[in-house]
Amino acid sequence: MEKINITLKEKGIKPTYQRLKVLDYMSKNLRNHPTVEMIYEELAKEIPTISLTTVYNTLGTFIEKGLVCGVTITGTEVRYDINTESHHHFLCKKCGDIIDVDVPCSLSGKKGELVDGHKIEEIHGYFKGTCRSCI
Amino acid sequence: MEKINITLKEKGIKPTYQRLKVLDYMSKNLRNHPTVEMIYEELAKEIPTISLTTVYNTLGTFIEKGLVCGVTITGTEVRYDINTESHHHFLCKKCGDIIDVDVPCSLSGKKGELVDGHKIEEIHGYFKGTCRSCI
DNA sequence: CACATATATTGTAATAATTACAATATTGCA
DNA sequence: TGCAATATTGTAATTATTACAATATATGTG
Repeated sequence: MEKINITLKEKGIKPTYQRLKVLDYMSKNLRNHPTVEMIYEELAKEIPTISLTTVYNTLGTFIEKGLVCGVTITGTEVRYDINTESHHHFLCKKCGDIIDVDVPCSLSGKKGELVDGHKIEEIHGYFKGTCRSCI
Repeated sequence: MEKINITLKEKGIKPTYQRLKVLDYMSKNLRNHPTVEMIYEELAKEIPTISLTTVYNTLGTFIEKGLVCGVTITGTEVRYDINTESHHHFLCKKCGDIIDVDVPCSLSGKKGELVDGHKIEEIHGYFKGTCRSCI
């Protein structure tokens, strides 16, 4: 938990209790790609007064400071990912899980470069289908 | 317009006036990746009685039958694409435009195959950044 | 330590995209 | 033409997210 405190300070984010808890949750649920709702529900067990707005605000701050990133591939909600390295995802149409996949891909590693004259800041790749557990 | 009629029949979709018009719009706006709202606004000029629900229903049917596909990369709304061939996109953070990009990419051409044991049905890749016109 | 100021949290209300649903209209076939 | 199936429309409900104002907390200065 002290590690998380330090991470926040390093990024210039005031380490409040709520922020610590959100980042702690993200760190412990590396492969979850949770929604705001999932984080809120879980934290509310420990912090009954926490508000949904705070979770939104916190994640907004984290994204700004590059601590997490938003994954917008379901079409209905934003999922959050503490792994900010450019990597690819698999979205299961049956269970809704988002899973990291490790594919060598020429899309990777081009930040700052151009495609067709457009300046690249982020690179995203994902598959949709049926995940291993749902087949 | 007759061509569009035939396309609908081939796909087993009853070619109603509204559906013809939606598909016609999509065909004439190949590079737009429009929202439901954009399609609705435009068609409402010619068909004042058309309803937003019809546009949603129509696009839903088109997606089911493989006539168009949904592009869910902005995080706020679904954009529609009449190009159903697997290809990649560029989302401009300034103007919001979605532009097709032609990148050779190992993500392509793997439908039916597996990644990490997950069965692939769709492959998507996109960049975010500043488009050519906004630089 | 106390106070002032800035910043964060909370709760509620507003907005935006989408879906549900029931009434009406249209289509295609016997 | 008439009937059954399907499509369209309008409205209301739902879901995710944002706006905003009041309250609470944290930080820096004397």
